[in-house]
This record gives sequence, structure tokens and C-alpha cells, in this order.
Amino acid sequence: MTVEAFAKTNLMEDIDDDDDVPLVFKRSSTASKQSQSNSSSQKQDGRSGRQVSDVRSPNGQSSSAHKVKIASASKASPAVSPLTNPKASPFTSPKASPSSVRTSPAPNSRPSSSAGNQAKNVNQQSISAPKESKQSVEPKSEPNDESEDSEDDKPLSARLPSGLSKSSSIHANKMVGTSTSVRKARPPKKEDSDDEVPLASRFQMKSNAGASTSKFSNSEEVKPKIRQNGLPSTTVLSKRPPGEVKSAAQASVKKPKLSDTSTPVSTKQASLKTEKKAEEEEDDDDDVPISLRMKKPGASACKVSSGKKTIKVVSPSMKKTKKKLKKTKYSKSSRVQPSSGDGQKWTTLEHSGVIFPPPYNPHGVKMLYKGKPVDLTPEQEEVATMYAVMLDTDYVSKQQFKENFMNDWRKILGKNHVIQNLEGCDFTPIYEWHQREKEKKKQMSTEEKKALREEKLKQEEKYMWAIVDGVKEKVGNFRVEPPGLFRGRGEHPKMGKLKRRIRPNDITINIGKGATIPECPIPGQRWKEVRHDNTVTWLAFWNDPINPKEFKYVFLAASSSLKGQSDKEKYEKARRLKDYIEGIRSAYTKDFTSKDPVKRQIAVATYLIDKLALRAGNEKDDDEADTVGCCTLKVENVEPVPPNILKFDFLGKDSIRYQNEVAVYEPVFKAIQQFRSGKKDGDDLFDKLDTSKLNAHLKELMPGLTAKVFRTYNASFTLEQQVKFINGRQEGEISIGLENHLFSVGTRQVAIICNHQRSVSKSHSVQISRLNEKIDELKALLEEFKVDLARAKKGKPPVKGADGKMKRNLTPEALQKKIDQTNAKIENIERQIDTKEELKTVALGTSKINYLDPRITVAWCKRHEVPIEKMFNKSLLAKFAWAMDVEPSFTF
DNA sequence: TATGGGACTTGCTTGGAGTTTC
DNA sequence: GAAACTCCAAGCAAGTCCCATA
Repeated sequence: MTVEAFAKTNLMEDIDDDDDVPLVFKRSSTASKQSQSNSSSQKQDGRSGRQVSDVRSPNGQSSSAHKVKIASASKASPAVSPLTNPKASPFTSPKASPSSVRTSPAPNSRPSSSAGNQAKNVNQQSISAPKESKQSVEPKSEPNDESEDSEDDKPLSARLPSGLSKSSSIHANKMVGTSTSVRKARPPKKEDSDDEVPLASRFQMKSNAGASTSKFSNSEEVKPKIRQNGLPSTTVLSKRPPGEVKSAAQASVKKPKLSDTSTPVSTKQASLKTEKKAEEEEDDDDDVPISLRMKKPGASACKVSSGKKTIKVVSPSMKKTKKKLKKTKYSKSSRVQPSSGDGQKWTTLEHSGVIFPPPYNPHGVKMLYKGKPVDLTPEQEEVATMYAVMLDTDYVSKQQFKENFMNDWRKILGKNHVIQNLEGCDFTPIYEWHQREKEKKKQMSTEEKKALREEKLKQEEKYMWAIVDGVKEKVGNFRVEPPGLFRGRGEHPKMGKLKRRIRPNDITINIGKGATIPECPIPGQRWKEVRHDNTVTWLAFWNDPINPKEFKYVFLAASSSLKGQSDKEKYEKARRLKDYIEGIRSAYTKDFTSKDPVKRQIAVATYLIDKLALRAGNEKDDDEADTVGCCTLKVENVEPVPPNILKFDFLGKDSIRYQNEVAVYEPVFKAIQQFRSGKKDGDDLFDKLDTSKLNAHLKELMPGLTAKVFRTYNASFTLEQQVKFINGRQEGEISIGLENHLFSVGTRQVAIICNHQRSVSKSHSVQISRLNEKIDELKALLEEFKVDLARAKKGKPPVKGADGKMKRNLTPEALQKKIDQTNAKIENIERQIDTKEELKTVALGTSKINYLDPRITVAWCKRHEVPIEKMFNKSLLAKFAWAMDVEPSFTF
């Protein structure tokens, strides 16, 4: 079926060599103009090609952006951060030294001494003797209540209000306060302990059993000896046996020593020396692939050497790994699991390759050129159709998109084709045909739709699964991307270019040595290459037709054990940061005023990443959208406003605008001013810094630490704080109904911190109008009831209704009840409107999938006997299967 | 030390299925 | 029964970060 397509369709084979298309997007020095214009557009309207910046809340503020006001002291805030209260020491535990906040220097007092001294005071003992250029930090000695309660341990988010009130929700930073009085509003301190109480007897995997275990046994057709993974928990059969991939929760919670992350925990009381030793070990550990580190020591059924013998790896990457691992302990250590070798991700791997999109089926609808129908070959028509179906998107209004499209299409049309420019083209007939087709599909009966689905499933079934070390695992994206027009985000210089059709000879397959190589589905063609590289997890890849330097991979699904291990490791690392954070903050605070400009920049960058959850900000090529992260911030992106406000305005990942105004600690403010001095708008703010330098520095502070770990830490820590706060407020009243509250508050807070945005749905305003209409109707009704009530009290009958009909005679009590009910309805709808407005630009899902440690949620569910299914949907349950065994007392 | 290849993770949009409302 | 709404998962773009090599 799909297969013959390739024999027939040569479409767009030579399109990818067209990088000579003029690139408008330039960066940095050569691009300062571009940059300026770009930034000026940012400043004016934040337009990024997305709706985001156009969205405004009713009060006229851009609700899509991370807009922050430096709030007045009157706004109550349960916590104060150094950002929010620059007068206060950023790292002084209010509990340990409550007066320090009040007595700390005023904003204009000398900053250096305060910064340095405070850092010293607080963390003197936990920092190793600073070397000239390197500082190492040891985990805080005891993660006890004292220190956990400290503001210092909390990310900015955690210091923001709980979000329980409406005003504290969407623009969390509005709550930023400078008053010390707000401190009183902090969550009760001892709430932590409440969470710590193990209620094991009660939940014994109550939800888990239902979700993942008990039903497995009933599950369907698994071939003999093949265990199945990656299914939603309600259908999953079996997990890997304990000897293979240990449940992550087991590994982390029950047997922490097996994990590389256990070191900081076990050495919390240790001396610096011990710690250093531990770090060395961890350094080594860090060189070892996650999968290897996850493996349980001592399980020696299949050691490294045997792994090497059984599988001859041909990829260069494997060679590299081997070379590298010779230096590591693990290459010869017994800390290797069965089926894992040095860098080895699997021992046996079977799968069926990839499925190709169906061939193009010409529709024969003629587009118009200068008003006349045009004959097109199927290849030409296919590309025309790609454009036509996008007529109702914003892309076709973008010059770059149109230019790129025309350049590529022209190559298929040929020099002498009647179509010479896009202006003369009218794609409407094709667009309308497409709409009709969509409508037809929509109008199909349920049975027809079902039949189609089943047919598709039948065709795809064999591609959906891989067998990894004997376990049936779901494959993620087994479908090869179909040809189309590239939909780059923001002002991507390549938007509109043709993504040509991918054929078997573009694709490299990775499969176990002894496994059957998937048959190439197109007669006469073959795979580009077949590898047997067990150091990687991909099953196939091809070069991205838009950016041939880059690759498109086929991986296992998120629910697979391999992904689960990696996920768990990510959260463990973030969790470990909690033990180091105090020292890290002291270290960078000290460096705010360092004489070494590199150190100063690293310190300030780390501060921003820590406090604002900024991304690292790798350098980008000219042929990518001009977005920035921390290290690539431009002078124009950060504006210091005396006495201590920094105004951020830039396009981040996916060209999403980040707008924020924060009060910062004075040395930071001064440092930023200094970094900007003598530079132009488009110059790099951190000119002595890039992500590798920054990450190299971070690794000196904590093994394995990189910039992105702070985001995970911030997010998960924030959620946990929210959970604790809710628990504290609702002591004894936790009910299943609260889970929505928990998540709407917790995840919303995190989404705001991480700047996860979405475009406003097309129907948003209609929905709001409808709700407002309902309120109006209810209010009218309310007035009638009030009149009737007054009359009833005087013994008079009710007035006629709006429809002219007589109403029932009701008692005053009954009328009062109706009034109360109507009022409640109105309030309810008003709440709905508020929530819709607040969340219209906030994307909640992203943090739930990527940043919030699922064990926080699982543990909370266990503590409160809430079924986990209430919190996670089917795919999240499958993705987080590794987290289900966590102890109820788990804390992040 | 800079650069670029390579292998992932992160994140927004979209389309469709299921559910609710009228 | 249709329209409206919500939720979910697929799709794929766009990041991060590691490592080898020049």
C-alpha cells in the first residue's frame, strides 16, 4: 500500500540542497540590525509569529507573558525571596536568624560586604576553602526542618504565595513584596512533618494496585517469554523482573544506595574530604550512561564482557564509549546489571522498522493562476496542496514562508512553467476541496470511523512494538514524517521550505545483532544502513530534510523502561540539588563582586537560572530562529531600572516571549549594569560565558549539575511546597475533590515559573461571552425572585414572568432558597470565567510531563488515599510507572 | 579551546474522541 | 441529535548537553 508510492513518486528529492536561499535571520554582531529590529518588535508588541503576545487580559496587560510587577508591601505574601525583598539577605534563614532580614542593609547600603558576609555567615561551614577560581560545594549537612524551612532553600516560586487565592495565581510575581510583614503569612512551619507521617498500612499501593499491578495479570496476548511494558497501567501485563530493570521507586526509595544519587544523602554528615571522595566517585558515575547507573550491582548474570562478546558493535559511538569507559570504574566494576555493559542500553533488540506515509493520491482539482485553471503534474499538485491547506493559518501571511515555499516549489514546477510567482496564484479551489474532504470525513458514521481506525491499527500493529531484552515495549514515533511544508515557530528563517518525502534509503536502522532485519517495504529499495549499536536507544533515524545536519529519531515510547529509568534519574539529580543548593547560592553570592569578570558573569548567570528558572541558552546558528536563553541574553533583553529592578524581555524557546520585572539583590543589579556598559543593544550580555563554561562550573559545585537541573528542581520543589501548604490549610479535610485544587494551584504556579504558555483557543472569547450571558440571565432571574420575595412577605402573589406567564405561588422560605441557589450559580460561573481567563495562556501539561516529580503526587495520593488515576491520565500512568512504588512519606 | 556531531529531552499545536449541554 | 466543550495523544519543532576531534 504505502509502499508503491516510492516507486512512483520522486517528489522533492533534490529539494534539500537549496540552502542558498537568502537567510534574513542573522544574529549578534553581523546581525545587530536584525537583532534590533527583532527586539524592537518584541518591545513594541512582543510579536513572535504566535498569538501569544497579542493576547491581553481584560485589564490590558499581556497575560501571555511573564509580566511582573514589583508589588507593594501591602500584598500579602507567605514568603519573601531575595528577589522579592532585596533588602533581605538572600540566603539567611529567617528562622535561624529572624532579625537578619529586618536588620540587613537598606538597598542603597554597601552591597558587597553584605553579600559576602551573609554568605559567609550562613554557609561558612558548608563550603570548602575557595580556590582562586574554583569553588566546590558540599551538600548541606542536614536537610532538617530548620534548613528546609529556610527561604534559601526555596526557589523563587516557592517563596511566592501559595496560589490559593485568585490574586496570587496567574501573575505570581505580582505578589512580590518588600515588606517583612508578609513573612507572617508563610505556611505553618511544621506542616512538613505532617507529610512525613508514613501511613503505609493504609495505602499499601491501594491506588497503585488498581492502576498498575492487579490488572496486569489479566492482560492480553503476550507471546510466550515476552513480557510487555509500556502499556497504560490499566492494561500493562508485567514489569521487568526485579533482576533486570529495578523499579525506579524501589531503587531510589527502598534501596537508595544502589543509585548514584544516594551519595549525597548518605554523606550528609560527612566531612569535606569524604564528600570529595564521594564526588569523585560520582564524577565517574556521571560518565556512565544512566541506564548503567540504574542497574543494580552484583547482578552478574551478564557482565560487561559478556555483553561485549555477544554483541559486536559497529557504530563509532560505541567505539568512543568503549574508549572512554576504560577510564571509568564501571568498565570493570561489578556494579553492572545483567544485560548492561559499559554504556550498553540493551542486549537484544527486535523491531519491525518504520511505517511510511501513504503515497500521494492526486485529486485533480485545478488551482488558478492569474484567474485561469492550471494543469499540474501530481508532484506539482502535491506541493500546491500543501500550501493550499495552510491558507487559513498565519503562515501564509508571512513573507519568509511564502518566499521559501515559492523557491522550493519553483524547482518542481521548472523554469518555464506558466506559474512564475505566488502573487498570481489562487489556491482556493484546492483549499475548498480540502475543506469538503474534511467535512466528509467528519460526517462519516461512527461505524465507518471505527472500521477505519481498526484498519489503520491492523496495518500499524507490528510497528508499534519492539522487544528489548525480551520485554515487549511500545515504540514512540514509528511513523516516518510525511512530506509537507516546514512549520518553524516564531520567525524561523526556513519556514515554508519543503520537507521532502523520506524514503528507505534515507533511514538507518538500529537493531540487535541476531535479530531479523526489518524488511524494506519498498521493492527495489533498501535501508541506508543497518547498525547494531547497543549503546543508544534509537531504533531508526534519518537526516532532517530541512536541516540535514540534524536527525529525526525513532525512540521507544515514554512508557518504556529505558525512558523511565532516564526520567527517574533526572528527578533524582534535581532532588540531590536540594542538598547542595545552599552552598551553591553562597558560592555565587560571593562571586557577584569577584574581581574576575568570568567568575562574576558565571555567578550572575547562575543566580538568574536559579531564581528565574531560565534555560541555559546555547548558541544558535543563523539559520535558526533568533531566540535566547540565559547565556545568550543580549544587552537589550535586560534593562536595569534603579534602584534594583531588572526588566527582562526576550524570546525564549519556541519564540515564546519572556517578560518579567524582578527586584534583585543589589550586587546583581550592579553587575548587570557593568556587563551592559560600553556595549550595544545586540551585544551579548554575558560576553565571557557560554553554556559549556557555565555547566563545567556547575559540575564543580555538584556532580552532574547542569543548568537545566535547576528548572526541574524549581518545579518539583514548588509543587511540593504547594502540597504542604494545602495540607496545612486543609488539615483533616483532605478529600478527593482537593486533587484538582492541588494541581490547578501547583501546576499553574510551576507553569508560570517555567513560562509555559499556549495560544488562546479560538473559542475562548465565545466561551466567555456565553458564560457572561448566563450570568446576566441569572441576575435577571435573581431580581425577579427578590421582587417575589418582597411580595410574598406581604402576602401578595408573584408578578408575571418575563414570558408573561403566571408563576407559582411560593413561600418566602422557598423564594429565599431560590435566591441563594441562584447566587451560588452566579458565583460558580464567575469562578469559571476567572479560571478560564487565568489559564487561557498557561500551558499546564508541559510541567506535569517534564518537570514535576511524579513521586510527589503518588506519595500524596497514598497519604490521602486518593486514587492515582484521579491525578494522572492513562499515558502519564504508563510514563510514570517507575514512580508508583514510592513510599507515602516520600518528599522531594 | 572551539566546533560540530550525536543523542537525547522539552514543549507547543493540532486533530480527534469522548462527554456534556441544549 | 447536533453543537459545544474537554481531554488526550500524536506530531514534530526546538531546545540541552555530552563528547570527539581538529
